[in-house]
Amino acid sequence: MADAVEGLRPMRADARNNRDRLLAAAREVFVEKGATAPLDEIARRAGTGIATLYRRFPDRQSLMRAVVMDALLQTADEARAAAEESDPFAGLVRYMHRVLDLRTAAVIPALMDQISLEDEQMIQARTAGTQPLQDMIDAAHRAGSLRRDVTFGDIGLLIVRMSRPIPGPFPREVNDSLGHRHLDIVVNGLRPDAAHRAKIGGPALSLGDLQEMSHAETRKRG
Amino acid sequence: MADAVEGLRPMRADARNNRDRLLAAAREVFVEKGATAPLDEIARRAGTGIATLYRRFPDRQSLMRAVVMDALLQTADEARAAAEESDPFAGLVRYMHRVLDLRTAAVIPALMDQISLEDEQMIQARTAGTQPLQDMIDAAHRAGSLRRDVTFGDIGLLIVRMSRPIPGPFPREVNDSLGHRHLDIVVNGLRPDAAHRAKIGGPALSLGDLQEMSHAETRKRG
DNA sequence: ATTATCTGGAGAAATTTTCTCCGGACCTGT
DNA sequence: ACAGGTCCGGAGAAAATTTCTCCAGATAAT
Repeated sequence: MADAVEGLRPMRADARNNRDRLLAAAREVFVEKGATAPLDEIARRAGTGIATLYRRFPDRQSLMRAVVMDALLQTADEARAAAEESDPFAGLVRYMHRVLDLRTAAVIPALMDQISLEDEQMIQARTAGTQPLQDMIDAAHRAGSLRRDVTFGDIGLLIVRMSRPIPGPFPREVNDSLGHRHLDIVVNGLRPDAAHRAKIGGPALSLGDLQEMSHAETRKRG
Repeated sequence: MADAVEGLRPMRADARNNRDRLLAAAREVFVEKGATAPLDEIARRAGTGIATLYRRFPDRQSLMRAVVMDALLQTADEARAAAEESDPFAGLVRYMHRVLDLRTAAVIPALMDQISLEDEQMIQARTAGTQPLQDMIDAAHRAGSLRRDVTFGDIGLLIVRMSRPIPGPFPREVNDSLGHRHLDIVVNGLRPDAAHRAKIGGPALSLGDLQEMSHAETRKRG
């Protein structure tokens, strides 16, 4: 959760712990319900009282800002690490799967038009992530392992699409597993040729599986 | 909007027109804001008063049901039409792009766990769409034009992923265009080999474009 | 052990959303 | 063109949801 403490003196251990839980819960809830999700659900999921949330983040704005900053920093870490790989396409793929797990690519767009990304701190956090990613893309283009007509925006937004949970009857673990599986398919489509065709991971879903799930959901409610 | 009139005697022209506008607006709003979107926004976007909405659809449930039924029927029409094509993979691609335009694949999952899909009428509407799609997939598998490990669930859920608008600073037309572009990439990934590689359509987005857009959005609010 | 710091939940206040009522407008028949 | 029934829109009361504060008690650090 990075160590972005705001105060000057070190926080007490329990306070720090609660802050981290709140940020993690907020990321999940914002991803699932959008930027207007009720704050008390975030507190509940973090296992704290609502007052603890308000104490740490005086208003919604400040919570959203912290969530985005946290997400940007984690994403930047992954980008830097992935850029170390010798094969740039492999680095790209690793980056995409990791970011999918972090859900940073789902939460950032969800909050993006609610907060300003223009101050110094934000710009720096953004650049820290975008630069290594752009470098990997350029390198993959040069190496001929990435389709020339695939751009930075495509990579970024495809991760967003794979990251957002599909609403409906899917349990969270199924949703996650499908995200990676579909990312595998996308990755395949990013290749300029068939030479590197990879296996698509995770369990596949048949028509029957889908129907069974939606039926189970109906029964649960009924 | 199909001609699913519920009453026994034919509706008056203005009433019928308003009903159609409401259904179309509801589809858009539910896609953008989810199943709990305020109903008066739907009325506003349809250009009718809120009372007209309540008159036609006594409660949220009944509106959601009508939206889903409408979407299922339109989807089934597309599936049947696409299944006519001689090349099953081409049919699949056409189907996916058309469904993307209709936004049916975005609205159905959004409402899916709010309404029952189990009554006779719903089951029939569902089957009408799933059967031709399953047939196309099977035919493409036999023809060797679709990866063997890609299933019904993959196709359906990938359309859902491409259909949902990306939240953030993207104008609607950009969002739509990117949906088709990314679907092109996905389609490429569905191929078993490079023989049929297609061009990826629509304008690409660079890192600079993305930054400019989010900046413009910030300014608009600021 | 002491003390400064942190916690949780109850509940008042504010905001948002739902849903009804009815005067008046608008189609459709003749 | 007119009569008759059908349909419309918006105001606003009622209900539901969400925000945000207060403070007695619990907890961590020295």
